[in-house]
Amino acid sequence: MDVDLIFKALANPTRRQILEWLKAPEQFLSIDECGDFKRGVCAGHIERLGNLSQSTMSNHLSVLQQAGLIRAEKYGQWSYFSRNEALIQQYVEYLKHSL
Amino acid sequence: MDVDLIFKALANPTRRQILEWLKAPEQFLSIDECGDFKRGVCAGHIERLGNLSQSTMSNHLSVLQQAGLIRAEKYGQWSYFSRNEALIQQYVEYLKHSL
DNA sequence: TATTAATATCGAAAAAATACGATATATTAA
DNA sequence: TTAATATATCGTATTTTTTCGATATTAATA
Repeated sequence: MDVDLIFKALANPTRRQILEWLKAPEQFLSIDECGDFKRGVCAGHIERLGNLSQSTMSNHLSVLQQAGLIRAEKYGQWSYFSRNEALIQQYVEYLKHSL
Repeated sequence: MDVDLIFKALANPTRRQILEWLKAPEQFLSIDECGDFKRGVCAGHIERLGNLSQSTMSNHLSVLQQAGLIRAEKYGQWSYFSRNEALIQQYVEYLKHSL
């Protein structure tokens, strides 16, 4: 757990919003060509939810992934992203004791 | 509680270190001209603990204060800083439910 | 009153983060 | 094979953050 990477990843409101979207995709997205959300949410969906360019959103996803907060799985041409709940919990526990 | 300010304040390792120092000043500092740490720790002590300039450390203290994570009290020519445990706890609770 | 000391603020340089459009890559479809 | 789609990466411009030295401010001291 790279705490510094996590703090930095969370310092950006768009990235916190992405984590929020991934928490309950069905509240923000309809089940369509990406199928249900069992594998996670595909990049394009998240990219279209933000009001930023595709490349910028892709980069935010990358930062979250490098911090370990989300995981990516490739199926065909899609990248499915999902929250890494274990690490998120670990981080909250860490904060509870260290902050 | 301005969550965005808090996340940004915590994104810097020096500022997290300052919070750590304020948690148990007696581990890092000796009781001297600033008296015991009942009122908090005076700015100069914190400023000298970091390997940065006085003005930079003063700015870090200011950012932490604006986020509400620490409080400052002036006595004479000294500024005493202490953790705002209430807000820190509130923030951890917030994270526990929102992250 | 003049000097020293503690802290804050200013202005600017350097570094890092954010954002974009263009392009590359990889997969699927025609 | 060619075209279309999804995503990642590149180069770069802009903005924000970090940092510094110099200076201002305020309080205590000689």
